[in-house]
Amino acid sequence: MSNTPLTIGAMAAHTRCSVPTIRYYEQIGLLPTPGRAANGHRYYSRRDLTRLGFIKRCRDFGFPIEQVRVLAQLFEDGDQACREVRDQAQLHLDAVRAKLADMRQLEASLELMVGSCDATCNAGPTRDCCILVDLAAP
Amino acid sequence: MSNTPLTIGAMAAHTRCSVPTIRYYEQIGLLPTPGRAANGHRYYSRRDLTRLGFIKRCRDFGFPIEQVRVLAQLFEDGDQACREVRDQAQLHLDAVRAKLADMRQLEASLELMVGSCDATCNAGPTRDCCILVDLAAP
DNA sequence: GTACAAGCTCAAGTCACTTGAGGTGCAAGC
DNA sequence: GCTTGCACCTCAAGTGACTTGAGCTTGTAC
Repeated sequence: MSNTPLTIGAMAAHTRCSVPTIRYYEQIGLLPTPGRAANGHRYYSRRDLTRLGFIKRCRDFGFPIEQVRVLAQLFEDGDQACREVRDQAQLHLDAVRAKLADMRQLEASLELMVGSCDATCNAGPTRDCCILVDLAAP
Repeated sequence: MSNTPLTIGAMAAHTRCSVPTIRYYEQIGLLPTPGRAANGHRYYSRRDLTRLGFIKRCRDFGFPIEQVRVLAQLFEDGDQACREVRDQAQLHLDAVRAKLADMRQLEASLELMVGSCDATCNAGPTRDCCILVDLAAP
């Protein structure tokens, strides 16, 4: 557990973020401005690594950047109310569920389309294709 | 069933596309360049209306623009093989299913997070919040 | 000495639009 | 005659979350 500063490449390797993504997070203020070596290269602390790892996990869970910003803040200041965290998670869960409902509907419709085409179209011309008829409906 | 040309506003009203969206579709070549009245206003034929309606339905079903382009082509040329249409729909269905699988996973994880927080965190400080612990895990 | 990897900056591209600024044309009401 | 309001116009920039590309420097290995 050394305290040696990390290069941007090492940060990327540890978190499975891409190097441009890390620079992007810095640009939008999600990561603090890092120190620079004499040659201009960024260097990062363990603390930066922890924060980036946290951000990456949040993103993997689909939290949008602005929510990640809030969560990272709550993560670094341990004295806030846990309730805030729960609420952000709940908010995101609601959004995910709403999208899920839409997509289930979509899946059913598409399934029906493909199924009907297989059952009735008999490899005919597009003018008779039931999928196109369906898509052209008012 | 008149043949009077339609204004862009009428097209928008009939299809529930927005006016800027129609101009956008023209710009990317999804809609043909319309005629112009003396005052510079676009005017559209019934055929244009049908095409836009078709495009709108495709978009509502979540087909990406490039697939809509293909489908619209197949729709207007009735002599192509129906199989092409079916394959596009199947392709899209596969994409939807893949995303659905991801989102179901996501829902389960978030559900678990929120549930655990409700059960164990007891409105404590963020430093003890099980959601943050989870999000910080490596 | 030179090839290669890793770093740097800045700009533009992705997707499918939306939003905003600023302007014209035309009919109705005062 | 004037103004209000609407529908239309163009062009540019903004959205989210990056990715990609061009063109540069620096450091290390052979």
